[in-house]
Amino acid sequence: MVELNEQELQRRQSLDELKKLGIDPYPAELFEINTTTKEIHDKFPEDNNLFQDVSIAGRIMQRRIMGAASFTEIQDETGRIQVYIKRDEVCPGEDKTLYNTVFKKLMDIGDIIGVKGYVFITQMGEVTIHVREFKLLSKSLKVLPNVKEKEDKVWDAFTDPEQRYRQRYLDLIVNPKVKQVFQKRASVMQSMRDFLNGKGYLEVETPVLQPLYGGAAARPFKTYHNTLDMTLYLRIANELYLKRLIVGGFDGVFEFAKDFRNEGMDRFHNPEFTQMELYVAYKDYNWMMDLVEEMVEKIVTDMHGSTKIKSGEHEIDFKRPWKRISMYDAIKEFTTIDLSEMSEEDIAKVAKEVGVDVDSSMGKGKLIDEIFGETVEANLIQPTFITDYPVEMSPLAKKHRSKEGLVERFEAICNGKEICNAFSELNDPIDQRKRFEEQVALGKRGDQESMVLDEDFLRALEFGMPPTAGLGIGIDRLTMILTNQPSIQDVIFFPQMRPEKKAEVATDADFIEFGIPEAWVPVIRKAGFKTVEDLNDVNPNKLFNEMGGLRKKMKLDIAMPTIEEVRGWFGK
RNA sequence: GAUUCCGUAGCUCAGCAGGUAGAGCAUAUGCCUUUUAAGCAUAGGGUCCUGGGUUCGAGCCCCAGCGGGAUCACCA
Repeated sequence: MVELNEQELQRRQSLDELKKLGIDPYPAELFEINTTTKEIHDKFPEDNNLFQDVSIAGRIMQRRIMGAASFTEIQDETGRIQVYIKRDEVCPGEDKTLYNTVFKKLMDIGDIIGVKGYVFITQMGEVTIHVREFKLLSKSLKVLPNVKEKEDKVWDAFTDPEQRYRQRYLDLIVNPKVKQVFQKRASVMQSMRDFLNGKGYLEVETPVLQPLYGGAAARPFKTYHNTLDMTLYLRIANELYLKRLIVGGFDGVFEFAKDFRNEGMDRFHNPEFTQMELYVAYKDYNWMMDLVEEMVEKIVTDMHGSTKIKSGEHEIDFKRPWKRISMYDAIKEFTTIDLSEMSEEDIAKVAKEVGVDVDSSMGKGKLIDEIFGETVEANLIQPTFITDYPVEMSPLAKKHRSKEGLVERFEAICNGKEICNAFSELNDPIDQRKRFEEQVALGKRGDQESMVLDEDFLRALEFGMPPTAGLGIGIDRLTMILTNQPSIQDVIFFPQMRPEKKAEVATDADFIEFGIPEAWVPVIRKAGFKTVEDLNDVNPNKLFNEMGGLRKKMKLDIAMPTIEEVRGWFGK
């Protein structure tokens, strides 16, 4: 039970009055819709004979009432349109209640209504629906943030990130551009799915709850299954399951997977995020680079009609082919240092020089990765493939066909961030076991993100997995770039946040139990008493005085209890 | 986790030497037959995030906490 503010109380009163007039503020039956605001705006100016019998619904976002005529703006999924309501038209007879009372007094910004009428253009030149009849479809009891906007100017924008993310519904109502971001996100996934289906790959689903977590270097969330009496982990990746399916004989499988990583949060990291992983048999990482280019280029073109997009102050062009450069060459290009022949010791020295915090848990691969992150990654704005990673940091990738100490792996970097990660998958079960064992050793050295050994996965490989190319592509990050959003929270509907703190509040019944007459409960709340304990701490005389003051202030028409009665409440 | 900034009306934000808490929009009431963020007039609306402290007196100063943003660290 939360205290209501003045405007919320007014709306509840309106609700009661509507019911008294026989109007159901939440009617059950459907309201037929035969067009959208967007369709009207698109087509009406071309052909004024259209839309002479529309039925449309939406949320009231703006009202301008002038005597016997009113202008209202309603908003549906596609946009807004002005609606003109004239008293004598919606109330043709003597009884003007529907207009004077129901529409003017009892309806508010935020209510959802359905209207029927015809489209015309006002003297001011605005496409408007002339209403023949209207119907309340849902009464709104809370006040919307009132954002005013005209063309590009916005007044009183609703921008507080906390409120926007916690109450995303509000954000979507008042910030139409937010809706577009999520529509684009859906189109990215749609476009990617179409592309993969077009190639004949099978969309599959694999477990989110896993007894062993694997396929990536990250700390997991841990949970527990009662019946099995065992620990389960929320997946950090689905890689090992998809490869089992390749062993099983599917030649191309993919999954849009929610993954969960128990790591820090910032504008690039949410504890749960979406990744598309793809595995294709009889291919290698060179082939996969071609596929990624082709796929992303298609997605961008589907979305923007061009391969170029704006991201922050940069323009990024996804047109094929993208630059391909090996990790060592990239580091050499940006630092002039050649790490390819250096020992772990020397590399650690270089790492310190470029500003990496080196500690004993870091192996050679990790050091190189850190140097790369420090010196190269942020400088890669145009899509670039970085290839051929050190074997130590890629325990699931196949050894390079010709370069000692490296694996056949690539990442695509764009706008200074990794957008995908792929390799020629390791299918040698003996080598895979050795790599896992090295990971276990790293874990003992203190690396909390090292991988664990998955015996069943090894058993699968021992039956034989075809040479396979694998890919993981981050949907959230890709969406951020393609929609030009600076934070991952802007491309996830409900980003993870701390729970909203709820003040301890006693119920009405608790107060009545205490002895407060029901009519006085709102007064007690108004006086700032949240719990019965708060009341116990107060001097009865002071409470009595406050009640009198508030009774006057709140203009309440209820009898004042005597001071003895008030004291009596505390006698128990 | 570290550093730093922020938290005032339904919304956006002011506020000062530490002295009765302000504006715009929204809301209510009255008037007005077509307005383009705002028709005119009047009115109501506040636990100034929470809890302590300093003070005659705290929205403001001090301490602690809660929530959020930004940057950094880890990770995608």
